[in-house]
Amino acid sequence: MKGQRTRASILQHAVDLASVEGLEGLTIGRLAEELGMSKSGLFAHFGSKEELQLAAIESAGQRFIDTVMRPALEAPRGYPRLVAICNSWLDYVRRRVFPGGCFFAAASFEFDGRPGMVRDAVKKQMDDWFGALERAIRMAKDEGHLEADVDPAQLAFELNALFFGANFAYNLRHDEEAFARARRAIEQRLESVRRYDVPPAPSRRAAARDFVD
Amino acid sequence: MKGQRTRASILQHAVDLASVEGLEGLTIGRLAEELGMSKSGLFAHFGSKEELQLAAIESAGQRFIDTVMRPALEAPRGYPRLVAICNSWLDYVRRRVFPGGCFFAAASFEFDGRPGMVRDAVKKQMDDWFGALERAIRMAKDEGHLEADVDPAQLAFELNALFFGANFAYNLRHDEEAFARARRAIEQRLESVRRYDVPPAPSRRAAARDFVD
DNA sequence: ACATTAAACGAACGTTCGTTCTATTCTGCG
DNA sequence: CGCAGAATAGAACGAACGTTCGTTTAATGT
Repeated sequence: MKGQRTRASILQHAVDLASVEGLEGLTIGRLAEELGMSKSGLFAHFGSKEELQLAAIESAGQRFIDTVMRPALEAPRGYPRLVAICNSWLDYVRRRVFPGGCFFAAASFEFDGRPGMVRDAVKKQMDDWFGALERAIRMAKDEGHLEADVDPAQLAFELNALFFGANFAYNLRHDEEAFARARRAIEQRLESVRRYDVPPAPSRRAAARDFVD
Repeated sequence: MKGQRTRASILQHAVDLASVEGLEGLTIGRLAEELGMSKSGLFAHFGSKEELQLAAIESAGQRFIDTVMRPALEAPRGYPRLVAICNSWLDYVRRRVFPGGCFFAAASFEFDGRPGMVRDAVKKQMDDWFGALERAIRMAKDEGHLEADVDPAQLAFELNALFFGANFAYNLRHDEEAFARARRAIEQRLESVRRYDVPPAPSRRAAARDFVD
């Protein structure tokens, strides 16, 4: 019972720390010190560093779903939801949901060249993320909000690239315009494949209004 | 004299190793072992790990210039050169100029959340890279190859995002279509701001022909 | 309240980290 | 050839790493 609670609070800190120092730079000693507990006591919750890393990835994934995807999924399916996901993603970096920037962008570039279970777990999270993104795009097509010849995988690739690009420009280069640039690019890209002659549906808004701050 | 040579060969290995393990995961003991020399002998060339990291960044920057920028700068200035840079960049990842993918993408995401000289050095490399990219875009504008209202910083942001996105998709997700996707997106983006009524210049080619494999 | 189980501790393990010495070997120049 | 100086090796340092152990504290169920 109590173990569950401490484990959860350990993971919260672990995820925050890893987003700054990296999953490999995440160290048991430092984590224990910051939490005011012993190395061995903390260690017992996981059994190995790798298990801690895997649990941290899982926890970060949950936080991402809660703070980025869940709110965006409340927007009506189709074009509005797709735009909501984009805005939600950019906001998630600006709001510093992870103090070191996007946890998964960092983890991806840290483990993209090494084998192992950690790398596999990171890859799975990204596959899931792309799956969700492509699903939102496909829905927008099905709703008749996007041109029929749109390739969901292609568009998801481009949107994700712009997200990561914004994360990079904001965190490393301290480019305050990073989000404005990303939003501009995303809006232009989405508008280029948007259908306005929605077959049976009524509701429609001015394009730029979707991209609120 | 001899020191210069060994130092250079150390840095070659260091850069390769760091592109896989990260600049922090780059360890003096392992590097020395792989090179068949003693830790202390290797260490003496740099004086500290941070100096080794800084030298590795410098060396990686030189390799990038030699293998990516220099060849592309032989294309005629303007639109062709801009396209050449894009193709050269994508090729640089596919050819595995750095065995762990783009050295600077990895370093950027590793150090984007920490202070220090290493982070500053990475940032400087990226600033230089963006400077070169924006310069190529501005030249294309000056040559009358791009619309006059093109914002070089905005376009550079988008191109870089697509580059990093391709690097990510290829190395982590093993997406064989990553380069095709990036090229498609880049071509579409560049075509959208391309001018065909070049004022005084004669030479012109079919758009898609620039994007050769 | 007490017995049982879970949770956290503190000390120590062997290893590797970056770093500092001193001693030895090699190299290039007069 | 010989000698100065550079280059490398080797041993050792304290600190931190992940991990294991036996013990003590705290929570739980009855």
